[in-house]
Amino acid sequence: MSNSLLLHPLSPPVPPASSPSASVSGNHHQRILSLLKTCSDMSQLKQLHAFTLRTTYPDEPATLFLYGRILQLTSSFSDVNYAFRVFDSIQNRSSFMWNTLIRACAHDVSRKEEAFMLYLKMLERGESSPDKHTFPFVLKACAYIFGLSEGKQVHCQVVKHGFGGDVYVNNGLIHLYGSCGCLDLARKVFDEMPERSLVSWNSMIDALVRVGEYDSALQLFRKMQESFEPDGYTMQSVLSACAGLGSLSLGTWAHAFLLRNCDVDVAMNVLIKNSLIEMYCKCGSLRMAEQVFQGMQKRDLASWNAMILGFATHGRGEEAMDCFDRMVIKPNSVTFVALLIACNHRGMVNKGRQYFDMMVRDYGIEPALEHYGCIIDFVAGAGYISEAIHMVMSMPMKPDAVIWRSLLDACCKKGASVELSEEIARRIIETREGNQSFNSSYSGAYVLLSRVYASASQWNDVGIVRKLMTEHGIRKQPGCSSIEINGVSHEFFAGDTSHPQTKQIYQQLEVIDDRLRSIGYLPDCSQAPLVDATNDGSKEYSLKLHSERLAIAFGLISLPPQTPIRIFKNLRVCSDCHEVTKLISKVFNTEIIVRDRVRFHHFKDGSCSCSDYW
DNA sequence: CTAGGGTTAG
Repeated sequence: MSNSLLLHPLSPPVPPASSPSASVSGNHHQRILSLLKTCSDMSQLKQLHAFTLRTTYPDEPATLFLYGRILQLTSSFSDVNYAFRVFDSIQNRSSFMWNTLIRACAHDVSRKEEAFMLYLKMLERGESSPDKHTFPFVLKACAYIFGLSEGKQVHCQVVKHGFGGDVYVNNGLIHLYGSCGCLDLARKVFDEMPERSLVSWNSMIDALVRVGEYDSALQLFRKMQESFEPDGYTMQSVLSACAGLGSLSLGTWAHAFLLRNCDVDVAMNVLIKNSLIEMYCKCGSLRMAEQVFQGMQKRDLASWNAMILGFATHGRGEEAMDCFDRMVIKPNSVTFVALLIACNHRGMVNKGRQYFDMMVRDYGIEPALEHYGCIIDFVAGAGYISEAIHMVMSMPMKPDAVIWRSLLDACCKKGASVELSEEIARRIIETREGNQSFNSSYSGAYVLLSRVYASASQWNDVGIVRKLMTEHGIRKQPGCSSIEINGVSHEFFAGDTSHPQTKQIYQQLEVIDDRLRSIGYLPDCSQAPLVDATNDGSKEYSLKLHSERLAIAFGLISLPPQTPIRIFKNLRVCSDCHEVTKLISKVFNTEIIVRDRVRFHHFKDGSCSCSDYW
């Protein structure tokens, strides 16, 4: 078939008035159809659209079919505006056309809501009813906007229209419920679907990983292997689960599994390598993370960001910055979050300010809440509290609880006035209004405030805060540290005596303190007053019995000498902890890596629940 | 007569 039509779009005018016979018309449509197949951009498509308009009868089924194709092509060229114009010009739109447009919207970042609106319009108009292709597209759009209530409506329609057994539709439902954090609904769909594909398993495993059910995710992964070979998507989730558990042995196992059981394509995949880097960083093995990173022939932005963040969170600020300097692609806002974290962990206030300015000036990146959060945290932490407050006030967006808490934290440490601390605590508590999601910053505010009162000897106020916590049902989130020994994770809370080897652990703690004293370091943390600021009957333990120290002590007695000790904390690693850790590591000539585990859950209203930004 | 599902870091 020649391409001449495209070069001379106006040359063969066939007026509709010439009443083509059925067979001629069939040929004509066939011809346009084959020309459409050769279309490679919008301008060619527009010519063919114009030609179709001029040379065909609009109501013929064959013509409608052509418009369907045109609509589909328009969408594939991502010109959704034009797709809408084509769509609006057609009278009797088929399900195919509705589906195609809904899909185009679902794929367009700025039109996710429109996809759902279109679906409603489709039901309302009734010119064609939804079919099994409609629902996966709508569900995808719902998942993207975390539209749980919309998704539930669609779920009802699915059942009503009799597509409750369709694999694609059910996969869409699992994905939707998973994205919205509704694990039980996702699970229900998964358990009840009559037939499962690889995607069903992957979506379900992904849903578990998203809510932090890492153990269950890995269990499901093993179960899956009875019927399917894992692919790249599966392994991505598996690696996230290992990272979430912070288990280096599981992570290493997953890496080996990947090399042994997945085809080269999957194992070589940049995305998988990025997951490996992230997993090794989160499991405390920077060495392996670097090895994977070095071995990559191709690196994308995520690879660089993962590596920089790895250095940053391990307190290796200089290497993070070196890595940034070697970066050959344009950094994004995540890169700068990583750099700011690197500066924060090393107390490099001025360097941090430089990066902040560089981001805005040289790269034109708008600072987000997270960037302000980082910089305010360390400006305040370095004692420049009024400057930090000024930054909070001049931020273009509303500060969240995490930012206020950084300020309160600094006030607490730097001995700011009780009035100022009270004011800031009030702001934190205000952010809770209308926000149901749990955020440890709220409980943190109460705990910090009670500490402010305690250090000012305002014991009455300490009592008031404690009472408030009870009244508001706020529980202090206990600090918890874990260490993995021979593939088993041991967890410790502050003052914990439940471990079978408690006696040896506490003896080891004495040894640690003796050694520290012998080098002239009197751990002032052990002299911190016991403040009972909790409302659940538990004691507020002095730093001496903090969970990470118990975990380190256990590590020292369980591991061969000089083996790196990797500790995980559920809350953010604080600078005090770094200080003590550094000393212990020096005295015992052992590398101690303390990593914080962060869980992020994003909600539709833009809030997030997490212990902190890092 | 057409088509469809599952990833990006803090």
